[in-house]
This record gives sequence, structure tokens and C-alpha cells, in this order.
Amino acid sequence: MMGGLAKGLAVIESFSADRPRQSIAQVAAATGLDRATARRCLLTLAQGGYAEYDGKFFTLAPRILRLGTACLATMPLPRVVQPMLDDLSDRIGQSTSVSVLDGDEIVYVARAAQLRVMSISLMPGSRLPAYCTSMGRVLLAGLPEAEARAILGPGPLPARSPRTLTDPEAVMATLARVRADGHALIDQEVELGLRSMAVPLFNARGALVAALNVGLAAGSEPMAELAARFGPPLRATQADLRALLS
Amino acid sequence: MMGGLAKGLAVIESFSADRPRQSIAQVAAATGLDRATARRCLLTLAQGGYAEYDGKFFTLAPRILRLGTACLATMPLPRVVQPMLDDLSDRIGQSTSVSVLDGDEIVYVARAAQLRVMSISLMPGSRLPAYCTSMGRVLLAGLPEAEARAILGPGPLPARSPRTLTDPEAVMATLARVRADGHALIDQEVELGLRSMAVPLFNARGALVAALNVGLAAGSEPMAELAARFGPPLRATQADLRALLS
DNA sequence: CGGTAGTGTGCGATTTACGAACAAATATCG
DNA sequence: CGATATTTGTTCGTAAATCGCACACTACCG
Repeated sequence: MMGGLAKGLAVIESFSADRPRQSIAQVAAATGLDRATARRCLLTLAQGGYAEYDGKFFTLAPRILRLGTACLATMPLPRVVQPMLDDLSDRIGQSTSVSVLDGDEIVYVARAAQLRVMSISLMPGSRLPAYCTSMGRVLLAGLPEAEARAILGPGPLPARSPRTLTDPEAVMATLARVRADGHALIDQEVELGLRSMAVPLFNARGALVAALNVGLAAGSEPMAELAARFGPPLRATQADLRALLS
Repeated sequence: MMGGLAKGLAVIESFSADRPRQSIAQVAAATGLDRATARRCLLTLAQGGYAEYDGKFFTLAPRILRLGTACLATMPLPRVVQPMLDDLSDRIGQSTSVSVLDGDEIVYVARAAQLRVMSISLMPGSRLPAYCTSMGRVLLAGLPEAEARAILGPGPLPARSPRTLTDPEAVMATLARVRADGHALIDQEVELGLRSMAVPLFNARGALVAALNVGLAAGSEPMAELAARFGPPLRATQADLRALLS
């Protein structure tokens, strides 16, 4: 309906860690927009304080963060779960997180970090693919089979580690298991040395709204023991949050 | 130049923690746009997956976070400082943060939390006013006097606690002190029970690019001791980062 | 010097935004 | 309870904006 707005948002999204500084032509190429249009978008962003221009390259300004945090702030989820996440994390001595599904990715909305075991640093707003993460499996398991299959696509899925399941049907099979168990276990599929366990978070009406997980360094213990150790505290937090989530 | 984009961004910013769900008319009132225009913006956002519409109210969708995180990802700052922040936080056993200045607010770009002492939860993208925070004082002290005074405005500044300095000239006086000391100390000005100390972060060319702070619960010790205890580790990290920042 | 890549600037055709008007829902009040 | 106000959502015609193309200009290189 409003082309200009959609184009401008696409321009913002064209910036990433790989391309923090872009020229007009680069943005035009990345977004498929005409150079003149990209220029107008970028100048508008610069005028609004959302971007900076040194005459050659454009950079996003901190003001852009207002857009994202407006969303985080509007979600009651982070505010409600953060205290319980901190508490849970303290009790079990491991990092815990809450995420929601956005397309084929999970988006972290809250996190209580303990020890750094991952190579990348996760924070609210960070994204990981759904198919190879414990929270992603939990969230996919809550969808109708056809929808989950559509999100996974025809495959093969990118192997983030040697242990990643790359066949969509293999992932679909784990989803059935997740539904039966009420939790998902991931053993070094997203990154070698990292294991995690996730449970779904339901609201008071019983709808699946998010996932809660614990991540820890891979050890020698069998995965079954992991479920025995972290299942109870996770389920306790899950139950506590059930009444608090709308 | 591109009115539609600017209006759409204003619509996104009109959402906040206080107003997570807004009707068309509410958005129109908050942004000063015509109802028809606000409607087009919102429908465009919904069509792009940035917002959700239940026929009555609009809500921002997680996809919006892509815009903000696109910016965080483009900033080399978070990636560079996060490991050193974690390390520093472990060594001194307190929460540490890095922020940059955006207008009259500081924006957190990285954070290593230890114990929760503040009533609000801070995360990358969070904002606080500059005038009453240690990092804000450091960043204001790096500006020309006239600019700092312009940002502070005519006053009086809102008193976030009984100890908040509300007179812009009083704040300006502390800035001179900050320049002389090379650090800023804040004693419960942003919130009762919370103290903090900040140092500036310079890049390799000597330009002020951010501020680094440590926050801790207020105790009985004099503020001077705080400077003696945390000054050395803060300055060590400050020096380590100097070469890494461009 | 010619080629390449990038930027800035008109200029029609098209699209969009504005404002008012209409329809529907909600609130107010006798 | 029913009728009138008031607010909200939607539609529509017109005026003004943008879009995409084309061309001129600069800088950089072989």
C-alpha cells in the first residue's frame, strides 16, 4: 500500500554485520531498488537521524535502535519472564533464554547469561535458525505439521555442525518426539560443544507463545541425564509463567 | 524527502511500553498524522510482517527487531567490547556496560550483567537520560561546552531520585570535574541504591566513541574508595580497547 | 584517452497522500 | 430504553508527491 515505507524498511534491513557501511549503489543493488529511490530513502533516513552520511557511505545511527526496542518494550513477554529467568539461571547455574518464532528463525526476547560457552554472543533480538535449536524445535512442534514442513522447506538444511540434522523429514520426526516428551533436546547441532534443552511456554489460555531453554557445555553425561537434571526446574518455571502470560 | 518513510518510522516509534496495542486513531493522535495516513502506514507494516492486526488493534511483530539488530550488528563496537566486558565483569564481580550518546540519551550497546541491583532491566538498546548517568556525564564531557549545554536544555531536569542534579549548570560543573578526573562518579542519581563509575572509551585516533561503566549497589563506603577500587580495572580495559576501536 | 563505476539531477507517468465525506460503532443523556 | 452526539474506520476524488528512466558529471584505472 505505501511503497515508500516498505522500501525504506528494506533499505534498513540491507545493512548487516557484513555490510555496515554502504554506498547508494550498494544499497540499490542489495534491495533491488532504483538508485534514485535508494538515494531518497537513505537521505530521508539521514535527515531523521536514523543514518549518517559522510558524503560517500551511509551508516546506521543508534537512533535506529528505537525502532527495535519499541517492539521489545511493547512485548510484555520480556518484562514478565526476565526476573524468573534470572532466578532460574541462578538456581541451575546455567544460561537460560526465552525466544519466539519469526518465520524460520527464533528471536531471543530475554536471556540470563552465566558462563560463555557459545562462540557467538546472544542477546535480546539475536536470531538463530529454528530447525537446529532446542527452542526452535519446541516452537515448530507447536505448529500444524503442514506449516512446520513449509517452514523447513525442501531441504537440505545447512549443516551448522557435523551433528546438525539436515533432512527436513528427520527434523519432522524429532518434532513428534518433542510433542510426546514435552521438551526438546539438542546435542551440538547448532555448534560443537553446546547442548540445550527447551520446553514450551503456554499462556493462561493454553496457547503456545514462546520457548524457554537452558544451554550448557557438552559433557560426557548421556543426554537422558540432562533431561532428568534440568527437566524439573524448567517445568517449574514453565508452570509459574503459565498464569502470568496473556 | 520521502515523507512516507518518515511517517512510517514515526508510527513505529509511537509504540512503547505504555502503549503496546494501539488503534488507528490512537496512532494518528500520537503521531499527528491523519487517520487515513496512519491507517496506510499500519496496513503496510502489517503486510510486511512488521506488525499484526486483529481487526481492531495493531501490535508490533518480532520482525521489527530486525531493524534494530541490523544496527547493532553493523556497529563493530558491541562485538569488540563484549568479550572484554565479560572478562572485566568477572574480575570485579559487578555489572559493566558500554553505551554511546544519541541526542540527550545514552544507548546501551553491550552489557555484562552480574547481580540485579536496578529495578529496571537494562539490555543492549536500552536508553537512559545522559544528564544523570555516569556514562552520560562522560560522553557529555567529551563535547564542546556549548553542545553539552544545548543538550541539557534550560532545565530544570527531571529528578529521577532525591539525589538527582536538576540544575543544568550544576551538571555542567560536574563535567569539568569529569574532564579533570578522567572518570565520572554517580551516587544514586538515576535510582536510589545504585552507584556507578564510568570512563570514556577512545579509539586509536583519540576520538571519544563510547563510555564504559560499572554499576553497583550503594554501600556505606565513601565514593572516593569506589574510584580507588574500580578505577584501575576500568582504566586497564579502557587502554586495552583503545587500540581495538576504529 | 576510453572505459568503468559511482553520484547527482531533471522530467514525464504513475502512484501516493491529503482532506473531506460517509458508514459504523460506541458513548452520552434525557 | 431510545435518540442524539461523538468517536472511529473506511472510501473516494483531487492535488502533490514519488518512481524510474535518462543524461551529465566526477573519479579512478588500465
